[in-house]
Amino acid sequence: MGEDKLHKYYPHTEKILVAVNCIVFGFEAGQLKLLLLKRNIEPASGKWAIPGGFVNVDESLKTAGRRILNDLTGLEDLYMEQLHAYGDVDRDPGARVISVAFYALIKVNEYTHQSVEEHDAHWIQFSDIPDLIFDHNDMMDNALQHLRTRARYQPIGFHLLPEKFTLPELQKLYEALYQKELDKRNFRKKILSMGFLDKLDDKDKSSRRGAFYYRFNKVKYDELVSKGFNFEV
Amino acid sequence: MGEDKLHKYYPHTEKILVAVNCIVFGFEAGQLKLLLLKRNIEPASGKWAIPGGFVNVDESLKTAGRRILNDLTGLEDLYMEQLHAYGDVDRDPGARVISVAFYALIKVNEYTHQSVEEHDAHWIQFSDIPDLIFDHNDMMDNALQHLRTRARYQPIGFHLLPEKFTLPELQKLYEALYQKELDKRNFRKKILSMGFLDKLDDKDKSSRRGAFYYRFNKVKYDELVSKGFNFEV
DNA sequence: CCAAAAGTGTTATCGCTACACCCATGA
DNA sequence: TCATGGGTGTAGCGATAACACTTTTGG
Repeated sequence: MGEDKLHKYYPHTEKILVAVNCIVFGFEAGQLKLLLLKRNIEPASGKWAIPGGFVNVDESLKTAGRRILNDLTGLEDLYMEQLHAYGDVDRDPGARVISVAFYALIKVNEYTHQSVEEHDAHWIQFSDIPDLIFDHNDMMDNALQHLRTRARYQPIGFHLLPEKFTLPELQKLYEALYQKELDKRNFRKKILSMGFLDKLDDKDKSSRRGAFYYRFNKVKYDELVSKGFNFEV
Repeated sequence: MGEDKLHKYYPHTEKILVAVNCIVFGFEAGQLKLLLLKRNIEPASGKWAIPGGFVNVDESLKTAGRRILNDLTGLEDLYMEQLHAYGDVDRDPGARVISVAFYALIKVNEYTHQSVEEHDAHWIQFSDIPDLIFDHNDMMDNALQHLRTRARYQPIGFHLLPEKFTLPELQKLYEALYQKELDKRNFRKKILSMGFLDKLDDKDKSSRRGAFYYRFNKVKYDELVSKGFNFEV
């Protein structure tokens, strides 16, 4: 993909810096959290920012997003989805930069905690989100909005939980998302009636009685979807 | 926004061509239609394409989208929404180009027909969509999908109809969108019960009996939304 | 007067919501 | 034994879906 081709086909067109930002959600201790970085380049060095970086000419947007997330968390194959392109002329005071935002959901665990801290990144819970640089607060608001909408129609909540999780945990996740308490019986009835959760034999013993573990069964879920099923919480 | 700033803050970063494409929907004679152009530049000159163009460094993505649509249709203040950024490395064989797609809804009438034809653009109905260049068929599929989802929760269908429309027309629009016949009585009951359609005194006399005109009342709609109302067809 | 499209209500079913008590266990 | 959180069923209500006939009027 050289300059020759470029000049041949699209002469006199101006190129622009393209970045990606990744809005990364995690769920831990009943709290929804966002992964933030202290920016270490100018302009706005030292301020809080959503992780991001520039897109190289030889990589796709999604590849760039994965590269950035992998650098930060050490994880591959994250659940990642494109959100929106931010393109106001003056959004970045350093230059004309268009940024494509992705949001990602990760299962927080010890390994990711370590990797994240090595990069001086932090999990911040939603009640404590500081002022962010540029239009990053908008990005975060949009991402949260999107996550809420999405979680209602697709079982993406499972990307935020470990492989094995309990129904009370799953319920707490939805309660954190919607900032609203849900009825235990109705929640269980609905989620179990969908038929894509497998009950396991062992229990999470962090409570007295212990709660049974469940596992998301993607095969069953896909079957249902292909039969015209619509997940809705 | 000069090269100085750029070099100062983000040296050694590669710039990329950024385009926008506009997926324009119209509704005419009971049919959902898409606005397509025969491309007149290389590569792929002469092939069908979704209207688009490059983003200038001194305009936002949305401004670029409006400029392109205005050139084509002569219309300003169209309903326009960003869809997705397409960023595969080889999506455009002419160069590395990232394209941000918007979709737009327009009220087709004589004026727009004239303007569209002057630009050698065409309204193509969905059953007749040809092969498009690059990833433009994907763009179209995504846009249609998005329109369908959106129309179920927001009254955006009204952007496709004239100011005054009849209930049978509105119903035909939804039937075209969902490729499914709807029950007249249930449709009317539901849409009227929402309370944001004003019945007018005159009728559309293109049928024997004639159907009363209605008008979308945005004030009432916004009131309802602010009271936590949720439109759903 | 007839063809064609507009307009109008009722009933059965399903899904959602609200609600209270027993169970298992570690301390 | 008791405090804590896990687990279970039912009844009422509102929304949706199915369904057929009358009205208007131009030709």
